[in-house]
Amino acid sequence: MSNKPAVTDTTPENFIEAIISKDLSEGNVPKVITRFPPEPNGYLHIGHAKAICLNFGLAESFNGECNLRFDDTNPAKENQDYIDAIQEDVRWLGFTWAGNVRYASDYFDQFYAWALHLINNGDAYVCHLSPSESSEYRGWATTPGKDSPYRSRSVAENLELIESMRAGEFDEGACVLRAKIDMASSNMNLRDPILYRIRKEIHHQTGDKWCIYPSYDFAHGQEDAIEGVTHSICTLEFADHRPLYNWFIEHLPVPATPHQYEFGRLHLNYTITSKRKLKLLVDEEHVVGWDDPRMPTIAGMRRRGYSAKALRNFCQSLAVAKTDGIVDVAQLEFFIREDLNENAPRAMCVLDPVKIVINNFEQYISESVQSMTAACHPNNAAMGDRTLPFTRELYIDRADFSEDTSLSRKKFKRLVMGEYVRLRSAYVIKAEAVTKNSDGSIDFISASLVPNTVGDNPPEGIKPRGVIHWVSASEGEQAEIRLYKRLFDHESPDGGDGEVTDHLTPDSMTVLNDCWIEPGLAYASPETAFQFEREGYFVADRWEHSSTRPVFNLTIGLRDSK
RNA sequence: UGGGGCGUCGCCAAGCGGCAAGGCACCAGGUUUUGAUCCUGGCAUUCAGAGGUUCGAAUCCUCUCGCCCCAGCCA
Repeated sequence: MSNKPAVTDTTPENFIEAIISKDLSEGNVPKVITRFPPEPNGYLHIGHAKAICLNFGLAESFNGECNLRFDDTNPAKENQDYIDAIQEDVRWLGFTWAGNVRYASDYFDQFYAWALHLINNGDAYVCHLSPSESSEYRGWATTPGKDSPYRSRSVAENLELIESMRAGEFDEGACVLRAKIDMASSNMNLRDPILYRIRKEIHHQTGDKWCIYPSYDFAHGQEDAIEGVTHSICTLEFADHRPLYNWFIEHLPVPATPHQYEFGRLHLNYTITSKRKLKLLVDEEHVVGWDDPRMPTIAGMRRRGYSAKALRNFCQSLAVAKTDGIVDVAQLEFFIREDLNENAPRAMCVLDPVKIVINNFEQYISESVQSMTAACHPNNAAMGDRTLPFTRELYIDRADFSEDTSLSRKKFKRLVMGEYVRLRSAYVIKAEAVTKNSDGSIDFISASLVPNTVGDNPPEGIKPRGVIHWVSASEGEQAEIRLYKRLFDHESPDGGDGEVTDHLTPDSMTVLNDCWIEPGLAYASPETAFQFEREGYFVADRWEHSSTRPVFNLTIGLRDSK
């Protein structure tokens, strides 16, 4: 019965929720209808995730509906692949739009009829000023514009001209349809804005039906009105367009009166959220496609191993306000780790293997393999156990062994020559000797196990320095691991001088081919997340992982307080 | 210097005249067969600045300073 959002947390109502609550309680709107209106000219990114969560979330909280509508008014930049990808991203994030997918292009006939309506009322005219002339006539912020010489054309002439435009009788750029508002307005958007321009393009939805296309301003508010959208939420840069949005609603016989509200878009440091620049990275092959795990696209983050839940939690943590701040990417990473820590089963993987041979193996273990039992999650028994084969030859990470006996126990909690370390979920071992290759590198380490230390503390006097992970050399499997660093090494790659490509991290991706994973992991389904203990969270690659060629992507490392 | 928007801890942010929430980050301890998790504690006498109104101001008024957006036939 209550109009209050069904939020369970104590997050205070944001200004948009306050407006909606008021509209509902005062009976201004019977039901809340919002919309997420992407242009299909690129993939959705983290900034869109915020908008999606906001619009769909508001609809959910207030028992309303949210439409997915493609704002496809510029066929030159749009295509079907983007439409498909966007729908998949929205669904994956966990949202369901009301009814069918909508398109601005569904309403092109109506828009044209409304253009004629404006012409008939003397509120619009066909203008033959060239783009550069048009720019001159528009004036500058502190200087008013001048009326176009075509501003006084008769209704009849305008009617004839717009029909010629529609019929394809003019070249692109030859003329446009403009609203007759005020060339001296202090709001540049009101200086006779363009309603229709000529674009001889095949439209992905309407084919060759049209060669004139409505501008954003002439389309958006009317789309909202047609769909009965009550609260049209967009980002701050559109605030200057609101008077124009309202002008159309007032001057046209639209079926409803939607209202536009603006909030501050998301900015993340070390990240770019510009579709144009993201497209550049793809086109110039700085990354491998829109869903490259380094991309801040929803598809990229998905492939990186971020869960939809984590992304939603992050978006919910963001303020819906009019301030334009830059969120620390650490805040995003917190929610990624929080989710993975709780839900990712633990496993072991050796990224940089060095062999270790247990010399006294036969002395204590009769079979060639001893099955160890390890919990899938240290704090959640419900996740069950897994079996780890312990064999005479194992791999540990090169970085987990040192011959330097002077290393302090506090600084190096790993295996040191002549000392003890715990093999996770298995024995305590002691490093006895190293055998080296001709180049000085370690060929293998000889070690001995301390009996009766599985699940038990070693005898008095034996103090393992720490716990390290391992994989059976004979039973484990080889895997490819892709390590990632942030794509940009600059806090604001998009700000200041230079190109975003100047700030690309040189080695943002490292492919490791000789990694060893515990058996079973190869059979994980693509997109399954794990915590490789002591290393970080990894995900089986959505496209390239298979049991015959396991491929895991680093999602994010563990917090490291070393 | 036209118009629009905004300035509260390193970052995000609540607060709307009654005496500065919360999250991230960071620091210090504790637990731990992951240098993870978890737990405990610390972290703005001050709200861009200056005046003013008031018993009382981050909240009201005035002025000043700073940042963002607008001159696409992009959205």
